[in-house]
Amino acid sequence: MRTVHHILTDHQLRNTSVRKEVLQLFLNKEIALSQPEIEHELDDSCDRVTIYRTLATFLEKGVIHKVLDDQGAMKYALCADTCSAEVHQHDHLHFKCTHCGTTQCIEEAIIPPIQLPAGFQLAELNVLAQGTCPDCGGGK
Amino acid sequence: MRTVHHILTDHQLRNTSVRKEVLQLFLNKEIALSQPEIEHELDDSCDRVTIYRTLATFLEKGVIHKVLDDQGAMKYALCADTCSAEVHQHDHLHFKCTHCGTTQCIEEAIIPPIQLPAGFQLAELNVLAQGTCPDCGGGK
DNA sequence: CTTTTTTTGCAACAATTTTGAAAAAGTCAT
DNA sequence: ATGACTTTTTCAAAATTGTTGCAAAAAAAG
Ligand SMILES: [Zn+2]
Ligand SMILES: [Zn+2]
Ligand SMILES: [Zn+2]
Ligand SMILES: [Zn+2]
Repeated sequence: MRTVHHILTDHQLRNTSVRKEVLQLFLNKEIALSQPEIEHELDDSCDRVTIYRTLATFLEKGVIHKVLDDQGAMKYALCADTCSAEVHQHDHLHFKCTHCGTTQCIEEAIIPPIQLPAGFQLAELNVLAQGTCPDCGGGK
Repeated sequence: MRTVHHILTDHQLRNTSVRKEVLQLFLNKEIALSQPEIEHELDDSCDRVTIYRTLATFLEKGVIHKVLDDQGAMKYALCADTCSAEVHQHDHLHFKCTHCGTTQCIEEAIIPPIQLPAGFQLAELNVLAQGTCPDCGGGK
């Protein structure tokens, strides 16, 4: 089982209370979170600036990855344990429920290779799928 | 040929100078633009707030569509002439060049159907491809 | 426990986006 | 063309969001 302490030390990060809180939040929620959401969830127990810096550090060290959002507010989600500062590989898609508003990583969905016109060199692909999730009646 | 006047009246919009300027910009550039870019291109000839509201109106009426960006700054691009306030169909992908920073709609690329896990109902798909464009040596 | 290094919180700042309301401009029927 | 009517633009102000420098606090190392 992945404990916050374990994850932090694995990524050469100090075990501070803010980092443990933020990381625990990602582990509990299992969804993508934006900075304002994190700030709200932690009930203003720590400074806004600290959250910005924590997210920046986590991004850099491969603890979390960016999740695009259609409302412009960048979200973040936990990386797989294979991610590090050097290797940051993500080939999964993100699903945002238009009903409940939550976004989650879908590791199961396979993104087929996309054929680009001549001259375009593909380096990275970001897919945001939107619709209704199982909890919101997608399966009714 | 699509003139700005034509496009505006087709979407039940008044032909005002700001709307014509912004629309002409999209027609000329043929790339996705963010609000700050538009403001800069128009050389502060009109108020910042007006651009925000113009973009909101264009979005609503199906003149432009959102283009996701990895830096969080939302961009916008012209819709096909088939888009309206009611129907807003987009199945193309967006390509952002990591070298020159421009983003463009790639109508030619076909996005294969993606298989989602049970319970997920797909309504819309947003694909942001990143790499180098032909102009920046993608074809060297 | 002491030293060293890193992180946090605060304050101030800058930039971005939103809102309200009056002035200006566009539309339409004389 | 003119005036009534509606929509759009502008300006001022607020709210939100993101950044930077630095001193205090906390974590790791010895
Ligand atoms: Zn990662
Ligand atoms: Zn993800
Ligand atoms: Zn459209
Ligand atoms: Zn597009």
